[in-house]
Amino acid sequence: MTQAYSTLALAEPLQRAVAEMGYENMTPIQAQAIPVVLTGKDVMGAAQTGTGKTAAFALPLLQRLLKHENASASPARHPVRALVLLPTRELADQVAQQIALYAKYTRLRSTVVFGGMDMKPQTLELKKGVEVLVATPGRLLDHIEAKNAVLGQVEYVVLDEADRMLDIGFLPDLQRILSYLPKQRTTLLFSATFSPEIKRLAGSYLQDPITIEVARPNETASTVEQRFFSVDGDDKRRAIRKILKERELRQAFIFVNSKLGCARLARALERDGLKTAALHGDKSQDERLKALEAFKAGEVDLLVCTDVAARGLDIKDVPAVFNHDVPFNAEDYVHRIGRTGRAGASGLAVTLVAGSDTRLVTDIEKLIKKKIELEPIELDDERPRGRFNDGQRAWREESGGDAPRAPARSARHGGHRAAAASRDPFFDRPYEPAAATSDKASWEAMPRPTPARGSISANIKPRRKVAALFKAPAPAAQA
DNA sequence: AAAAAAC
Repeated sequence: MTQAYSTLALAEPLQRAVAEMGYENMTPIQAQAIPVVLTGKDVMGAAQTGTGKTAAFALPLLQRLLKHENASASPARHPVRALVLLPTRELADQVAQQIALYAKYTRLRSTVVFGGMDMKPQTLELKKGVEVLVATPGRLLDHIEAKNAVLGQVEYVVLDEADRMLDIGFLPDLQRILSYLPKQRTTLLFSATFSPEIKRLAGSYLQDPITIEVARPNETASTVEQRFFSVDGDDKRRAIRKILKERELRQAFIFVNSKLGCARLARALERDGLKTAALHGDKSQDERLKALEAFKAGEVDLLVCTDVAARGLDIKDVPAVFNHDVPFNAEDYVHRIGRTGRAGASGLAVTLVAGSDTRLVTDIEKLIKKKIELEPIELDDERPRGRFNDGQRAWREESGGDAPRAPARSARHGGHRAAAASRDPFFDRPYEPAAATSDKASWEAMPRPTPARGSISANIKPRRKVAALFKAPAPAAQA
């Protein structure tokens, strides 16, 4: 049943690269798609997240470029022969790196262009000539218009995350790009999700295509445990903290629906003492790449992100994904939770459902064709930090300055950042009023309390009573 | 109800 790469008729340089990367057996999508792509036919491919779609199109693509090397009698020495389009910059970067590794022992050149970065180095690479160009749509159009990229010799175009590339937000750019390509070409579409409408639309871009479906489209990976909890407002953050602790999760993606919500949640979790980075489209590209690298390197535990990170990102061993907000599109749910449970690993996906989200949950249920059980969640008691912080913010907005600082933590605890930075469970700290921070640097420099011996729940008051306390304005708000 | 992708 399982088929080894070595049984494929791939050129020696490709075989060598694959072997060096430690690949032995193909995944189902690879075993099915590679022979078909090798024929040069158009393909629409659907397979669950985390099952190796990039290799499924990239390896046979490179093979064809190698084998039909002299097919196009071109004046340029290295015309762009294959174009790979993706919906986010990080994904373009990732796929380009992967393709470069596969092509390492061949003479084929590849590069990537995306926005948020200087045009010049990209232009230089393009002028040198590349056979394989990986890109996001906006920046590619810039390069086309500047005549840096000439696409008249393209033989293959790949739309990765094809349903996203064909949706209304991307379609105009995509159509313009396609108008620069020869009509006679191979088109490859890959995604984990295809709605019936997008499938129909996709059909109009393909000629006599072969459809490859490994399992049902929109199916979630069986390696991901999916849980849905009923929880509202600030309790969501407490729920996240509780589950992180309970399940001893080392790291997690936390998805939110808006950029502002992303920045706010990241800040709040940071104040809770969790090592957090935020990733969304309003950040500079430098910050975006740094956030992702810090997460990959394990320097941050939580990556709070918008749907910019929902698709395709392949980070090894992410143990959990939280949906702090239920996504607006059910397809995005499938992609978000696909950041965990990859390559056969197990993963946990927790979705926090507010009262008004029931319709969105029904949409997800219909799409993934699985019954969803909405569970209650018992929250450990803890002083409502979120409310306190709201008070801080209110104070800042009113006065145009920062709220007064809480007394130095080191004075009360003798703690130090070094202690907090050791990998003791950061969840077991007693409640501390969050100090207002004027900037990142002073926050970083602030001494941290040592982890407490007892648990948060040692000091329990019934939740309702605590809530009642806050019917009166929070103390900090009156400063 | 949003995000993403160009400056």
